[in-house]
Amino acid sequence: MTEQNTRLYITVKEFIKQGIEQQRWKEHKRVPSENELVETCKVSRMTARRALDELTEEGVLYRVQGRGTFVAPKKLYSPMLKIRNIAEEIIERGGNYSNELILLQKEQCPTHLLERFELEEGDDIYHSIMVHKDNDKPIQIEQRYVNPKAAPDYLKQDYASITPNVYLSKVAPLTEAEHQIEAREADPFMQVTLKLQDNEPVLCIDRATWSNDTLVSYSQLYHPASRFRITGRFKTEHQLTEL
Amino acid sequence: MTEQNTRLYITVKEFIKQGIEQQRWKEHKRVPSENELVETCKVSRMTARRALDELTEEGVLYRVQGRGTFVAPKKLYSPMLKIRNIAEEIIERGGNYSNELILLQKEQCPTHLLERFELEEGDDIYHSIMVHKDNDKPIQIEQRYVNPKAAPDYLKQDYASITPNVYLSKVAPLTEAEHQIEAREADPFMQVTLKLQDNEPVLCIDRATWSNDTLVSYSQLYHPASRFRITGRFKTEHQLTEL
DNA sequence: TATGCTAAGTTGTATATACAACCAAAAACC
DNA sequence: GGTTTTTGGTTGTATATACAACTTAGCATA
Repeated sequence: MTEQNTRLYITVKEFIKQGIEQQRWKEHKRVPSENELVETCKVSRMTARRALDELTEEGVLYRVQGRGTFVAPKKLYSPMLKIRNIAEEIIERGGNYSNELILLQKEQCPTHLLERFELEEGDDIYHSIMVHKDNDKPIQIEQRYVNPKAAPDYLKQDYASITPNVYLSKVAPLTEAEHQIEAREADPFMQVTLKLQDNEPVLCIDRATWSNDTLVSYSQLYHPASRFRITGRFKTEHQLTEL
Repeated sequence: MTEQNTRLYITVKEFIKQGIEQQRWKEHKRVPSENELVETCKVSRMTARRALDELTEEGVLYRVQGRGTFVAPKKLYSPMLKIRNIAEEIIERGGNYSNELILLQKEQCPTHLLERFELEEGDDIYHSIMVHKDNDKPIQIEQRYVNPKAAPDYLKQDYASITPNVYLSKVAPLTEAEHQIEAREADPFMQVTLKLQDNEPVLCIDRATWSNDTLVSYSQLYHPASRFRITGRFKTEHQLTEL
């Protein structure tokens, strides 16, 4: 059979991923072999194989010739691009997520961003500022400029229920991200909003995200420096810049 | 024919990569199609396809259905891991690099690192502390623990002429790196060494590097927080951790 | 001239088959 | 009992074939 619309290898991938999700196959345990998948999923071996291969490439599985295919231990690092959502993160660790929308509007693109967004003087851009909280304690200020071409309905979303991150990754799946991380002096707004101690700096992440070579969003995330850490497996070139 | 020892798809990959290297196919130009490779390389289409697929996955090529397979533009972000060398960086921007070696010795591995390095209580490890300077102004404290198995001659190097980074990347090319970035309070040693202002925090990078699954080095890099920024294109999952 | 259609070429998905390489456990052997 | 061999199962490589989906350019038609 040749039915492209379904894309059988994706179906098989989903089948495996679900099984792992539901703990049917646990870490380091064997998942069905290629031949078993041929039987249960009614596909050819090459199709089953492709599914297992891609999941291996994605770090979900690992394979040992002569023995089988196994569930990889919890991905500490995933080769996929995934920017974690702060709401998810808070919920995952048992917190109580909420947010406060401070600004959400269309405005003229600031001059220093014109070039990055490939816009002309006077062009509009979306701008939002919100504060993310855990148990009503502010933990992140998020200022964000969004490309109207990439996310035309950005202003119409209900950000009480979803974060900008979630919406944006839906309409424009990220393919690239660029970050700058630095510690900065806090301005009075941050000091009040994040309830900083005297002289406590903020840990600032500048993040630009692309979707297929168009800049989707430029955001600045501020955290109380004394309370946060950024962790990651950076498989990339990075560089230290003197200010 | 079934000859595993040669692995035809690798031959085809090499063929394509060489052609790109030798500028036979330039950026955004078409490389041979699957069917053309079948002819010129005398392989089946699936084998040619696998070669092109893997090179696409590696970022060397990109494919457009219905049009062809093309040479990807010069990797702005390299899929390879490259950790920039601070000496190079300083020289590049016209500075005057020097360093001061504070400690270089063999010692018993600290208990909190035993597990990471897969060592037993009492096993030896190499330990170095140095200060990197630009125009005699200290800009980075580097504390480093090095796996003796991965870099047995670590203690014998002359670190006036090369940095640990350069030596290590020569003997054990990195394949992975994990980082933690945070702002910390400075201890008295850092305060004096980095000539910090009162209450100025340090921007700290914890970095672990692997070479083919063996942990080569665990290092901590400290910078004056008010003067430095970390930049990168992070194609990865990263995560914010509350302390 | 402008529009729509066709044909050729390309990548994408899927199947069926064959043998190589490797592993682990069972069987055969001494 | 301990060692070697066999056997079955698994992943890895390679081929041949078929059709789907898409792009482009050229041709036919209105």
